[in-house]
Amino acid sequence: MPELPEVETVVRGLREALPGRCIVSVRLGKTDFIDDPAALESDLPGNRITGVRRHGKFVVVELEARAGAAASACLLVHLGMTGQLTTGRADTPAAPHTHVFFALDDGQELRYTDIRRFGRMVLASEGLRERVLGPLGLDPVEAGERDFCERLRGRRARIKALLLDQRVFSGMGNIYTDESLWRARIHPKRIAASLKEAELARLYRAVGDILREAIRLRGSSVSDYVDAKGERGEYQMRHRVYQRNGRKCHRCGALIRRVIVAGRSSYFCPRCQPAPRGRKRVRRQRQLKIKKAPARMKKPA
DNA sequence: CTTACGGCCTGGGTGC
DNA sequence: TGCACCCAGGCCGTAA
Repeated sequence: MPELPEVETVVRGLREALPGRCIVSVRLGKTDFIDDPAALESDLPGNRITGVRRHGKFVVVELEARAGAAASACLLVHLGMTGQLTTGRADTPAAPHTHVFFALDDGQELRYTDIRRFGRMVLASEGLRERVLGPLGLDPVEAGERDFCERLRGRRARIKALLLDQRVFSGMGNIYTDESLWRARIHPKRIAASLKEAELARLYRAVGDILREAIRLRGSSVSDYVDAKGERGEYQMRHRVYQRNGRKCHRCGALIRRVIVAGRSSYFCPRCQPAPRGRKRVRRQRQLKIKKAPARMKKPA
């Protein structure tokens, strides 16, 4: 499951192979994850790659501005759950589920492999690029503490939902939100607005430290993830809660539990990350006594 | 507007 | 051996 550290690792690998290369030809297999497959085939050959960047969980392959073009285009790739971008010699056999082949001018080939095809690929003009990447939130690795906390303060949603929301922060997925919340000792169901300043600060530190450490270890390979050279990451060895249901908490020894939060499996330590106060009972009592809540002030338009 | 939730896409793994 | 089912992440529509 490529999240920020995995995508960052892929990008760093691609950066060693792609800049300066020219795309010679494009060959496509299944194309239902590509916005406009015909455009890839017709417009990409002849383009030179100038750089590779990460934006949230997107890989951005920068293309040289062509003569006469107002602005340079780029290839946006989202790896979804099982997407892989790898480079290697063009004459090596392709892995199963490889659906895009970009032949390069040095005999190498950039390939996109995706078992589930939950990924996305789009050749984007300046405007389209802005439409896709523009809504993405703060990069949690680059964010300062002030900006990070500002994004959460006062929000009434569960903290886990906000960490996963790519418009709030871009790059976090299920693994790193759970790991970060465990390290910060915050239950995934906590309402963001209920977090004390010390908890927000702890969360900021936890997120940054964990993502940086995961990048250092080249990401987590829990299922299919491999980097641009086809190698697995090592951060899965450091997971403290993710998919450790029923095993002992590294900090206190209590058994890790799994609950659904924000529609996602969420792993946490019930002792280190105390659940927020339930309100079911209170609400039921109130309903018996007070039939109707007082009408709220309605602001005139 | 904000938030919650269910459905959808696909196919590997699991359990019967 | 086969088969139904679950689940993954992102996105979208709907409802409160």
